Amino acid sequence: MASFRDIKEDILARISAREWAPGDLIPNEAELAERYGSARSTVNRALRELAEAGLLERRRRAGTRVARRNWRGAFFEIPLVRAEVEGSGRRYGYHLIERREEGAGPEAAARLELPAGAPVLFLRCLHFADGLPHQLETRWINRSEVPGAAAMPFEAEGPNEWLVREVPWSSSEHVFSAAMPDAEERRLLGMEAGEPLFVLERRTWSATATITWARLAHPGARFRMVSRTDPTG
Amino acid sequence: MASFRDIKEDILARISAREWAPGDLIPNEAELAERYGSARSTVNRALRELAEAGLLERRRRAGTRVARRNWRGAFFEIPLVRAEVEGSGRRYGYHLIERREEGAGPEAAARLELPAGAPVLFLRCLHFADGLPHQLETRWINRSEVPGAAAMPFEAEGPNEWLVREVPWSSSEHVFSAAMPDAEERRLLGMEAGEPLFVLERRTWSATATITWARLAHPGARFRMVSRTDPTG
DNA sequence: CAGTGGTCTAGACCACAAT
DNA sequence: TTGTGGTCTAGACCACTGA
Repeated sequence: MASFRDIKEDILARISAREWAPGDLIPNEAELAERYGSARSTVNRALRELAEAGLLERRRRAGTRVARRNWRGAFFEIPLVRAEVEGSGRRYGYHLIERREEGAGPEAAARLELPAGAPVLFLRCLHFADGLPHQLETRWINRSEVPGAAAMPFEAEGPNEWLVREVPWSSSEHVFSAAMPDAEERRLLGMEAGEPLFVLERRTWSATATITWARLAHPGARFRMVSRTDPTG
Repeated sequence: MASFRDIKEDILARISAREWAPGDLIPNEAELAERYGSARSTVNRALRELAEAGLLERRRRAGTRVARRNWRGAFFEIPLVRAEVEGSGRRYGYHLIERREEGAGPEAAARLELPAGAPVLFLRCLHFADGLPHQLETRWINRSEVPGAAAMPFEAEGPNEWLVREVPWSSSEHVFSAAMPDAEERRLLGMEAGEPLFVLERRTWSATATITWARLAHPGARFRMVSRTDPTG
């Protein structure tokens, strides 16, 4: 007899292992109940909670699918620049500044919690809103954990979008802060003298290792991050 | 027969109406099931979801109480400066700078979504960590919605702590941004020239009206806001 | 129309913690 | 010890929606 926690864990494991990939239909409740030797209501609770956490999408008659975007909550959608920009009715643009496959230097090693010299991918890119610089992204990706990244040029599409779509993650950390830009950041983002940066640093882990670290810097005069909550909903 | 949604709604209404106040014990599941004419498992689901949303606190044998702090999620604990400062092992300090009961001017009216001239309470205070200025709080409170605030001096305790403890709210909005301090802010917060502010604006609503608007400004060189998430938990 | 998830029930057993 | 919540079950009916 499996508890709803066991069932959640097992389903998560299958999603992590890509046995069930994003977009895939998974077995229906009755089928799973039989497999796990549990009542359908127990399976229902497990699936319902995973769906609330954003990992599954459920529709009557259509069945249950692994979600294509596996984050949750208004807060964590923000890092998807394209959606944020287009959602506010502006035109999105993207430009790759730099791409290097290298061994981790001291900073990358610390950020990714890897030994120095471990294979990483360094990326720097700009995101635009209506042609104006909107976000400067600086990122390291753990190549051991995300082998597919080596084949990606990231010239037409940003790494964030690709990672969100292709790489399942299990936990994340966000650090928000304000800072002053250095000369290069000011130039790249087209900022006035004396204008501050709004900085979001995001780190993402799989079940076993750090996947990526990113620093997303916005011109303070042009950027506000909004979050609404209704805890009673 | 009441559905689990009906039961949630009814319990929320009683909490809003202060029929069940923060800290109060509410009837047990069996009793509620009888009142609502539902099965205990239906009541259980309603109470469980309210507890997950942070509105109730449940313990075996001890029963179910209305939570004293009714927000949820790591993000929204941050505005409680005292907890943040003391949680990091530093000494917390508080100082009231200004307190005015007045009619809403244009800014207060806009922030609180009230007609100009409506009764409001304006507050400005400083929060310290280990003796250093840590947060400058600027706040308006809707006196019609929070009549108890008129009797509070807010000289020993900040309005945030008092509000969180005394006033139930049903939804909130947070806006994060980076900005440069004006001369007075720089002086009050003891900031270096050229140092940016990390700004959090928080608005809170009851079921019927805006309760309060606050601007919480931190010296950027000393402040980072961290949030960790495990959507699979 | 029929297959899927959404919810409810009545009952059961168990885990925990206050007493 | 005992009252409370936590979970599970087997079965039922219903609401949606895709074929």
